[in-house]
Amino acid sequence: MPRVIKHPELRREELLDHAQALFLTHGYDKASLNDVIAAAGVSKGAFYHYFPSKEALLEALAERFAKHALAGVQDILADPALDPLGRLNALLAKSRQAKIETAAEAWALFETLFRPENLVLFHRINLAASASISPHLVEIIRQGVDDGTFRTFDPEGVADIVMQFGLATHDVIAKAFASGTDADMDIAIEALEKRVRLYEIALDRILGIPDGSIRIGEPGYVRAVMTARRANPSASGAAASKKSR
Amino acid sequence: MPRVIKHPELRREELLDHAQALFLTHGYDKASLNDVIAAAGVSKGAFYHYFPSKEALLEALAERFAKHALAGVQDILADPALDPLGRLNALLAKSRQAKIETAAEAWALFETLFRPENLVLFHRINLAASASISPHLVEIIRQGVDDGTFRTFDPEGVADIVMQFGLATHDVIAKAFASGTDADMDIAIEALEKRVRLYEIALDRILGIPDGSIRIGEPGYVRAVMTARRANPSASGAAASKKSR
DNA sequence: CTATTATACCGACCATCGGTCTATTCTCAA
DNA sequence: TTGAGAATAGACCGATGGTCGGTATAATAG
Repeated sequence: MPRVIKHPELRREELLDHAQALFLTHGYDKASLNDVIAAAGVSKGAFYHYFPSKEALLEALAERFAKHALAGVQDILADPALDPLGRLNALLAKSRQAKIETAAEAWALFETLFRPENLVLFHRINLAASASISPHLVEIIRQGVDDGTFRTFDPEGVADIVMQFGLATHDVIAKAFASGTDADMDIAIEALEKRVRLYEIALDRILGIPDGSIRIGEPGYVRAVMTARRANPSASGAAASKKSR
Repeated sequence: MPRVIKHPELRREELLDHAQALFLTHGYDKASLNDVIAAAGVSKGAFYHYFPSKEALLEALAERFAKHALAGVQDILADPALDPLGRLNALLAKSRQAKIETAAEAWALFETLFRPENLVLFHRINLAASASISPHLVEIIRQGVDDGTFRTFDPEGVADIVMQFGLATHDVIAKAFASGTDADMDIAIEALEKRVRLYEIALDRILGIPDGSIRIGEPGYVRAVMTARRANPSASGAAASKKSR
């Protein structure tokens, strides 16, 4: 193979891009390192120059997702015009939106992320996102408890429950996505929408505030995001060669 | 090796036993098939006579856990003396107890199940248990909604949240278990106990019933189970040979 | 008590995996 | 111009999950 030298950061991002595409389409376990380097058009030596292991690749991928998920959160935290409830709502909306949209950079990715074999990857992403967002969430809840807006004895616990909701939806969507037909898509969307409503109310009640106080996203939000993505599948990245496995 | 022929069901159970011990001590990924068959004193051919793949072994293991978790639930469902709340409490207590005690058949198993590398195994078990218990949970909640005891528009969603709680505890415990010292153990137990209290109240509020109505286990229950196990480590199963890896 | 078939089991073998290592080529500062 | 180090290639390695042809035992029939 001819030797091509690129800017290190570019190459690293390229590797991450191809890894993301392959992990999402085949799952972390089934997508082999050889597949990744083949897709990226790079030798093994080059790969191990950038990453110490395949596991590290997964980690880096999760971090990249998390970093994206955290973007913009600072503004919300600093906004003096927001009370605890407003701040919580804004953070939740931001977090959920960032997670969905990051994961759904292309429709194909979004669809495959919810396949059962991607549970590990999804969990990693969720964990990484939680790690970066959770402390802020705890702080906001604590503020709300202090000024009497919220009513709970365990802010960390509530934050965990909130972050957990993302994971809970995985099975719901995975099930409905199973066949991939339009009808099943509709079912999936409805189920997810309903589930979001329940999470909002659950959170309201856990925090001891009136039903409807928490708004993760407007009704129809899930459908809007998902159908928009579907209409515009955009670039899916690597043209992974078909294999029989 | 001399050929030993055993009753098929016995051999299958034996394989599951050794797989359970090894998966829990080394994690699903790190415990190789060769380790399992070596521990069971069986050839590769024999193993593949009983299971189509290593993955199937994990599946079968999860099912066995789930089956155990479901034991006794029938009595609760049939008991005419219980109202929806009582039934829900009984089922929750049963479910959680069964899960903890099944997983904790020996202290060592309990401790290792919460190691990060066992997340997949834990998730499988949780999923399998959910699949068998969840329908009953939904039915009970629905009964409660019908007779006005509970207040929710999405019984399946609530059931999912309930089953999700088990998964949420994994990270909490895993973190505190990290070092393995007595002090960290105490922290883990306290954290878990506090978390259980929160889940109870969260469930109360989600269902629109007074705080304290739901009882997953008495205060001190977690500590009782865990310290009891510790004092009596019992049989850990296969004497897996040390390896450096 | 044989003969036959079905089942339980063995272990050598295989492709592939993640990972290592040495050699080569490129870049760029001195 | 040169030399050090970064970037890349690809042959190679042990281990892994899985396959396959064969063998021993159990079950059944005659």
